[in-house]
Amino acid sequence: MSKRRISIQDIARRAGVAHTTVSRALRDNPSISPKVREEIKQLAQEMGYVPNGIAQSLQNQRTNTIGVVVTSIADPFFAEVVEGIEKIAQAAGLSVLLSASHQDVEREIAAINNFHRRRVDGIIVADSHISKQHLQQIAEIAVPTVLLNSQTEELAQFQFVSIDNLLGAQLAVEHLIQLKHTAIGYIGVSNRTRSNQQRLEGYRTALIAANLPQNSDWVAISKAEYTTTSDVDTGLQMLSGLINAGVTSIFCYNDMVAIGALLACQKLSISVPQELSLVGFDDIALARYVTPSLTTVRQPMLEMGCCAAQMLLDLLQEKSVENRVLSPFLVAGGSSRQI
Amino acid sequence: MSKRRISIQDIARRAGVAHTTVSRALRDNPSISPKVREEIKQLAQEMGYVPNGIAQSLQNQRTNTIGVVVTSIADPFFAEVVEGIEKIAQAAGLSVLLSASHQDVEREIAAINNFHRRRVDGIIVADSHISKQHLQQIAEIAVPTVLLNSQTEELAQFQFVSIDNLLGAQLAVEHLIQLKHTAIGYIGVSNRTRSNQQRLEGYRTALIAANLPQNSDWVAISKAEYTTTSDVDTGLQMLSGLINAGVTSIFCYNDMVAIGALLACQKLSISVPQELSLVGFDDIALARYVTPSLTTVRQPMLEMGCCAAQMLLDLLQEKSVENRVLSPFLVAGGSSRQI
DNA sequence: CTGAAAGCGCTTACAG
DNA sequence: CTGAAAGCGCTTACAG
Repeated sequence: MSKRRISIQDIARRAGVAHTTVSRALRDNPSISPKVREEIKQLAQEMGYVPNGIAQSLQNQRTNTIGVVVTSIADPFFAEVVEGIEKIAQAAGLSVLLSASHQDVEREIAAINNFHRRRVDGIIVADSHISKQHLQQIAEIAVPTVLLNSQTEELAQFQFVSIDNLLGAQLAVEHLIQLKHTAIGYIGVSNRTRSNQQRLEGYRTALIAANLPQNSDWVAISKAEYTTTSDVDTGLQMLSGLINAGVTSIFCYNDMVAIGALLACQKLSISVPQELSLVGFDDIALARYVTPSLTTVRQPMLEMGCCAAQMLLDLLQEKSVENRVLSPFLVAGGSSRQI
Repeated sequence: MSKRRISIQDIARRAGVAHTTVSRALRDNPSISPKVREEIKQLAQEMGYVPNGIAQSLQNQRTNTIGVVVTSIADPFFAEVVEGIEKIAQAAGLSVLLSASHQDVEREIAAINNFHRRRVDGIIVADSHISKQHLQQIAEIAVPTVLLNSQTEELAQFQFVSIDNLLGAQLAVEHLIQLKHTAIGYIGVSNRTRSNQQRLEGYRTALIAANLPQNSDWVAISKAEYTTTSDVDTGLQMLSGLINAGVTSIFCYNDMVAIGALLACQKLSISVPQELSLVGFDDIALARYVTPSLTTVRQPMLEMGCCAAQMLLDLLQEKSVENRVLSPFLVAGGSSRQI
């Protein structure tokens, strides 16, 4: 906080009143006479008074702050989510403390505990990897919490907003089926257990519903650790295996994986969509700018952030809150075509 | 802060000591006997005590928090910058309050004032648009502040880290000159006054140094307002004008503009780099994934964030701090080739 | 080695 | 309409 700042005490001395009167005047308490009130406000202005929010927080038992944990800030998905959260929070007069977990449970917990110490009013955790044992620990902090696309089974104690991964995967695969593809592959990532599992399940469900064959060689799940480029690498590395197994189209866990696959195709001179159709997931900005643009399943990232923030606001006002499972939809791009 | 949490008072009562003893024990004050200290720590643990950071902040006159203002969180450039800032801050035990200004001076100022109220220990402002009159006002808050790629002339009172735009532009244009281009255009954006001006100047300097012609029809500066897609739109819209004016290559204000230009080329069936060479600026992840990949001038975004955060840390420890002007460098991609 | 006191800067019943 | 008191939860000289 650097050098000493002026306080209501300082103003009180100059005005010849009690500091408590200053406090009331500044907060427009009607019991203070208009004359005194104006004088004090004037004085406060002149003296460059800025209320100490920390002292107010201590007294009011409210910090007007929410804590947000994401896997990575630079990840385009989370960047958009945070943008949405901040927008709603700012409009409601709340500030956002932001922390990155880098998919490390320990760091995720550390961030949450840090928020707890700082007495944030609420917490949003995106892509949470907290395991059951830890959940116990976290539950004790009793701060309103909203999970966004949680990677763990939501225990009843937390609110959540998430995307319908099963539906999304089905939309993707059904799209390929409509385009007459019968040899459809899936490239996934194991480090996002739950959503990967759900998308894989949606993939299988769609194939079964269409009476199409499944082949274990058509499914590749990367075991790579999460980094900024790991998903692209996954696409790059897994592509040839599926091609060799004879697929004519691939549903990818997300757009970054799809872009990796696309890059691999360029290297191998496989033309997309002529020789191979590709479908991604997320609809990050990138998806529109690669060539060909990606067919993908859109998650409304900004809206999901807004929604999580709004749920948290409602929780803070003790309104009743309903969990939300948002429906994704298909965005047709240039990376898929009829066989 | 929701329900009442346990305090050192609660622990003190249970332990039969003064709360001040609890405070000391918990902070490993050597004057407390080992026995008592352990008992208290044990008790605190059992009771699930979590120190109230707000109260500590008030007492210590230090919040261990820094405030960060960026134009937009979802912008890939700032997302990386914030990632770097958060990384350094987290390692130093500081938390990050994040706010988006959307290039609105009023919101930028509001964010800074909000940080002031909250008594952050330091502030980082990226892409600041504060005008001189406002600077006055901001200067009064007397919080250690670091500007990152400021769009206003730095007054001596603030520390800063920035990129050498002049050099970057020269590198870009010299690259095109080396490739035998003689009709070289520039597409810029007016809403980032200073960096646009500097890049334009670097462009001109390079042309003059090489004795190449300049043509006012070869330079297009968009007046669009800043949005998530405005830079891409700029590239999209400005391209044809320059093509008609006969350029064989274009240096773009940044990668998003270059990608817009690239998309326009695709629409107009102009092949890049065969018929037109394109050079961007920034080297955002996107640049590597479009086709062809972009030749661009790399700003080390992550490092710039880290650097700004480190400078702020040094300021907080009252170390002497030197402003930094980082040098960008050319990254050759597939979007440029010899004429 | 431990406690009582003062104080960080505010807010809000409670008196007058 | 205004002030003195108490308190939010902590820390740290100052006594003992």
